[in-house]
Amino acid sequence: MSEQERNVRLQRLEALREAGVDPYPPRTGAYTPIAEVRAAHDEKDGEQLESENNEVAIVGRVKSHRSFGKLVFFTLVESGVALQVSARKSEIDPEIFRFANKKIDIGDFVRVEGRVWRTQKGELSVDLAQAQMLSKALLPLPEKWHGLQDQEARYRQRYLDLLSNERSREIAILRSRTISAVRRFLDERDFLEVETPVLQPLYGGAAAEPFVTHHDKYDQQLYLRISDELYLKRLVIGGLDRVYEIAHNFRNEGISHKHSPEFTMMECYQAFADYQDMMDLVQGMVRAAAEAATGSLSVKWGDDTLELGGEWKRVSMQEAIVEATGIDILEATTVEALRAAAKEKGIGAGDAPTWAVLVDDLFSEHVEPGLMQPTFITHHPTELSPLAKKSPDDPRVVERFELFMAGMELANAYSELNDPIDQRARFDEQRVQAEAGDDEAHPMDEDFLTAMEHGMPPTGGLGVGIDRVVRILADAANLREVILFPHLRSGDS
RNA sequence: GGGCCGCUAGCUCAAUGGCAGAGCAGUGGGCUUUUAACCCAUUGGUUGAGGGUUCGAGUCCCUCGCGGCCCA
Repeated sequence: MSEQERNVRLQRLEALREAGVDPYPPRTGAYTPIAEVRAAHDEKDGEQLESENNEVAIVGRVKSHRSFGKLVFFTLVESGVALQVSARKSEIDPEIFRFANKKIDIGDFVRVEGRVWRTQKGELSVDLAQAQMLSKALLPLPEKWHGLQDQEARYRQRYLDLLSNERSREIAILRSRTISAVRRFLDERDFLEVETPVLQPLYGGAAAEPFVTHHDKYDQQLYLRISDELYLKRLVIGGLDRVYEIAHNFRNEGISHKHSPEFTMMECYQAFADYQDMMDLVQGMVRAAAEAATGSLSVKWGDDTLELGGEWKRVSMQEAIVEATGIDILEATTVEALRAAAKEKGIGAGDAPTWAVLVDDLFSEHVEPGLMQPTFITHHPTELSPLAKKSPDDPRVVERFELFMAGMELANAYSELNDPIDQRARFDEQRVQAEAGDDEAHPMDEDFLTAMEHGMPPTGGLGVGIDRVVRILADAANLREVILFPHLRSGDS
């Protein structure tokens, strides 16, 4: 790395110190946000500004710098809004002009006082009378035309990406607005936001492999949560009838355009509700998020447009798989029978160890990619859903839905299983599946069963993949684009 | 995990196997209306790492690292 420019800047830093100026002062001093300055004066012409003689103080980061010898222009950016500063040698103290002309580098933070005016070219500007360094930058920012293009650098040094690529800044803001909207939506419906353990003695609530860690003082093996489901249900059992958490979960698996090992999931639970109520809830929630983030219920997704208005389609998993493949998963109810049925249709069945995994594979491969517009897939096989209540019409399937959009699963919801006898039986079945080779089978959780035996109300539960919702609302090609600091391999070499 | 592509100055990018370059940024000089300012001059390189082939490798071969795209 070139030390040249850094050394120049270090020399300027030292020069400031020698002149008795702190290059990193503790206080900024009074200032008016640039957005307010612009709002107040953008519409005024030069004559009006001249007559009003408005004195302002602004702060910001130096984005560009142009010197004409006796006249200097530079641009300050603060909170994403830019304003030009001019400095005229004939008008101000020579030392102050020298500071503006020679001491300021691109990337520095400065405070400027002066009059608001318009230049000959009509650019609203602050004509500098006083200036102070607020923070000296030692390293240069990316090039001004093309910004930071290198994908890897954009992820590893996201601060540079945010500074030089407007789109990255927009996505960060869009993500924040999305999460605020979700929180507001639930708060308005009397859900209580809670926090539950990230470090769990036993993982559960989803089908996934966990990260394993260790607490030294207690000599205890712990897992980073794959879900907060079982803790939120304990809270419902404890009388907190409506709870939610916007949680970071961790799954020890590969990375793709739709998977990240660390991701954000909103889970909420509502006593005395069921999966149908959760459909209404998630529909409203995603719409609220879309309105807040994009201002519209028609969301651009690549060459498609996702229509979030109207009633979203509802199809059972059985129907969806029949439609896509001709295979009836409720006719072929063993892994052997299902594999044979697939073979008959000329469809590869892979090496799925169990019927449940094979159903999941068939769905993921043949149905999911085609689910572009918002669609609820309902009534999953019971074996795939150990925490969901069985359907009263057919105990082979459960009261569950997953919401799909843009070929991705966005949400998952159940009428939560609250029968502790059945729950124990389901965990036992999971053990059988684990022994059959399913690495993602749900572990037995005695502590959770004890909680349920004390009495759990009928409950609707919902989980929403926040990163994926943001990705859709941002029309982003990759999940990493909507995660500020995505997981990468270590970069030292 | 597999296939393909990429990694060259702080940034964006060039360079038939034959002297490693440009623009921006930086430095010095000029310039009182620019906003991708302009003009003159100029600094800056372990070409991702390590081997190999060759008179000669950024370029060809091998191994590895990191990233991207596609597939599983």
